[in-house]
Amino acid sequence: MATRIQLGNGQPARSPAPRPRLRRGAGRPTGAAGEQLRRRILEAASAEFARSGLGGARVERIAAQAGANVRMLYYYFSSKDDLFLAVLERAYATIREAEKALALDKGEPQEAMRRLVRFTWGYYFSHPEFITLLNSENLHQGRHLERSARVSQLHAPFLEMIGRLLERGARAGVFRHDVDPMQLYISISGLGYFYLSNRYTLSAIFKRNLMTRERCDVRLAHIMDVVLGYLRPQRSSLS
Amino acid sequence: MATRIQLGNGQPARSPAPRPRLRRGAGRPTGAAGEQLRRRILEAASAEFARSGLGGARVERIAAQAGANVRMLYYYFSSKDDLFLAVLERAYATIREAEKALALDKGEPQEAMRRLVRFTWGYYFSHPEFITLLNSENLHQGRHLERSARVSQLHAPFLEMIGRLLERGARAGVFRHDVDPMQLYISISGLGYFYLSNRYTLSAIFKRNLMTRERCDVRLAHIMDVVLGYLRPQRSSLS
Amino acid sequence: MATRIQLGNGQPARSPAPRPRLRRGAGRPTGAAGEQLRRRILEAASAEFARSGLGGARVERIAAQAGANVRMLYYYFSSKDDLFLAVLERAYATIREAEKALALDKGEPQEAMRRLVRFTWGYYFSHPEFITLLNSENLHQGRHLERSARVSQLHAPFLEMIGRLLERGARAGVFRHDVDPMQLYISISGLGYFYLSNRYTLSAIFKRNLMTRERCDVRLAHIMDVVLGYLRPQRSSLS
Amino acid sequence: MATRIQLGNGQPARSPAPRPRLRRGAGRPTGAAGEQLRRRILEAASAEFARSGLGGARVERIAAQAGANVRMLYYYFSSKDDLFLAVLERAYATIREAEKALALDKGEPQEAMRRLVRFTWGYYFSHPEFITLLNSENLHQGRHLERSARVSQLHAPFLEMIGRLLERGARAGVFRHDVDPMQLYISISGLGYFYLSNRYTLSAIFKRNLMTRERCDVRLAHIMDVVLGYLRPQRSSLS
DNA sequence: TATGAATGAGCTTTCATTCAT
DNA sequence: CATGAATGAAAGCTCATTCAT
Repeated sequence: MATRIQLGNGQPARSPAPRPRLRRGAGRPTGAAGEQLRRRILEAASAEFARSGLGGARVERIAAQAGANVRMLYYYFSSKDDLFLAVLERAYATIREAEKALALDKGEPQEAMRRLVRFTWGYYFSHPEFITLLNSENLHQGRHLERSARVSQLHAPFLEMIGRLLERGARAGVFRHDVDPMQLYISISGLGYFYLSNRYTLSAIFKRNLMTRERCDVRLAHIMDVVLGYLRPQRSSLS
Repeated sequence: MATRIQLGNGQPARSPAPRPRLRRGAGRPTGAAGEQLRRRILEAASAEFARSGLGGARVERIAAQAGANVRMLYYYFSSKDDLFLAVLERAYATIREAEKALALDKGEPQEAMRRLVRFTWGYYFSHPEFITLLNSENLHQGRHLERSARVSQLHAPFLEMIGRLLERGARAGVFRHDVDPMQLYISISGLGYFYLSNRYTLSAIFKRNLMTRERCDVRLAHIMDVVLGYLRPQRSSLS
Repeated sequence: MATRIQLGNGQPARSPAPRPRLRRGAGRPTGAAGEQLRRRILEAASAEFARSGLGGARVERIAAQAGANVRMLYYYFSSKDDLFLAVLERAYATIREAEKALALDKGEPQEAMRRLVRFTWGYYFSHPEFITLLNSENLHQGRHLERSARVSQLHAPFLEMIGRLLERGARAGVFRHDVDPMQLYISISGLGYFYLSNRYTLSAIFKRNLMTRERCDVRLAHIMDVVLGYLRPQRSSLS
Repeated sequence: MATRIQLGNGQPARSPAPRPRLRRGAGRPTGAAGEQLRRRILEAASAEFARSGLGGARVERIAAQAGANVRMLYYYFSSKDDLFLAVLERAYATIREAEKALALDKGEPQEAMRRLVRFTWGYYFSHPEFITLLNSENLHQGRHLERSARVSQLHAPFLEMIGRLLERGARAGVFRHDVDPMQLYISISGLGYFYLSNRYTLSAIFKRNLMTRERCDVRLAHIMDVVLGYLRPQRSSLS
């Protein structure tokens, strides 16, 4: 414990011969204590990225929020970008997991569809960080997600589930026959996402606060109307 | 040598966040030559903000792109934030101006509605910078738009125009009666905006490129179906 | 001059869409004041790189030594590597310039050769920073120099000059005929360079300080012997 | 939580530079398994120091390369500097050991000298890491070697061996009489070392790749010419 | 003998903005 | 109207080293 003088002749990684970065294998610690810190960092990052976007997020704030050293952030995740991807993957996994509980294969088709619409709106509503995360990723042209194998695997079964619901409804005569599951899901999402994501600009241009409890209920009702109205079997061709 | 406190941590963030000064109305009267440079800066800024967001945009790149000196940027616009607001205002003015040409008060209601839907999709499609701009402003919680008197004035007549169209259609028996103009407009926008804004994440999770010519046409047709399907007069209550 | 709070929503260059670095055109200021600071930085960098190598050099030390802000270093030279290259180029230009004054085309061939040998040793002796610079560049596998067009242009005339001297001597019967100018120059250099560059390790293993005035003179005399001994016309083949 | 002063600015630098502690002799006695790991670390370090220099080398990379934990590196060698010294010592021991096999005391003097020249060139040629190691140590002003008792012991017998060879040759009338063994050895080394150590800068300034098989052979022949040319008994004084 | 987790200092580079001319 | 020079603060990331087990 004596006073010690260190030379520590550091020299940043730029200069020497090009050598592969020592990637920590995406940082997989085994100890339980480590796992806990890793998760805290992930959660803090999620909040920070949501609040400020990828570029605006500060690694130091993330570390502080997680009660960790900045260095540890790089110990578990190798870079800010990798951390962002981890956050994204977790976010997608969470929502898709929650959707499984909807049991769309059960119950009356119209009622199941209402569950889906309500859930989707509700999820965006109570997870604004998910919206900001996606917007960030899109600003960056999907740069991170395109490296992720995990994420796309989550969605095939999800679309199939919606497809089965649409078929059930069509067979029961309550849904029209020509509906594409992906298009429908994008519509259900978009109807809520846009309202919530653009809450500030919409509130500004329409000069009213769109986020009051009442107006949000109105919005959900409207979305419900749009989706189910659209799904009604057609009497005659429209478009 | 004035005392200066810098936070330099950008982004909306912390609640008592000190707002950047938006010294509006400092619009210097400029000669014709100056006016031209001013516009070049505005255009360069538009592109840069669109590409990189507010935080990611670099004043130096904007100046370089405009063939100007960074100092000039500060001469015409007093700060990066003011410049961003100017860009935003111009973007809103442009789209609302274009919408006037739709003449929604004329022609068959359903056809007029189709024009609106088609235009809205087309505008987002061919002005991706508008989308990025709005996303940025929303990430920053509408901080800039909040100060703008100009923008909200643009939208009252616009909603009225849609309202008149809905009434015409309802009276003609081709539209349902319970439609709120703002909700409808938000829906029309959202159906296209979400698809285009989230093109990268959606393409990644659904493992297909959503931006091919064909898929975009499919999307527009779907939106058309949704909007007009929803507007069909109801036989029975749905929700 | 009031207290001012700035948000300055900075966001480092990493995140956004890949855009070309705004290279300042290798930084060419026109003002005289700027040119002066630029030179001071170059000189400070030369000393620092010499002392510590490329990797060990600290930009902050360079800036401080030059009486400048670190930021200015990046204003004039765009990166540490570019600065290193500038230093290298200047170093080569300086030695080659000095060599021109040797007037090898004049005087007796043996005497001219002695001038060259003496100069080369003397230059390395009194410019140890040149040695360290070259060693650094070689440690980095010539990464910087290979981007330089300027440097190689300096050397063609130099080799020609030596070639002419060798011919003169051969014709006069005092030099052997089979000498390659480049090989000879590398030998003249190496005989001095190695002694001076490796002064510490050689002193350590031979347990004597090789850098005393006397020993340095002895070394120069030895080199002279080796070079001129080698150049003596052959009576019979040797190798 | 001891008070700790870190300079962290590496490199030889400032004169009163606090020397890194070189706690020698802490050589832990280790079992056979441990000895093996120790050697693997030493070899990995040798490669890493050679590739990147002392400052550019990364302990983590060394450990990874050795298939060991960073902590183990500190267990066997107490610091990066100590490790570097160990590598240096091993390198010197290796080359001096190899030289013993030259049997310079046997055979015709000129032929023995040719063996020495050929060996020296060949060793540098096939051990580029030795060159980089020495350059690093010299950049650091021989800081490590200074402490080593082992190394200097290796060289006295080596110089004596060369001295005997020179005497043999002089007595036989094939070598001149005034040759200093150390100077000659430094010359033989320098003629090859400089060419190989500065391969990148020389290739750049002379615009040709000096490391082709053919050019290397040419260089060796040239060195041979220089050394034996110089050693030829003089007819008249030269310098 | 071995390992994962942790640390604090320091590195290069970048940024929005302003001064002096 | 226009420009080059200058600045302080901070950002992301990396380093050698040690603690706890």
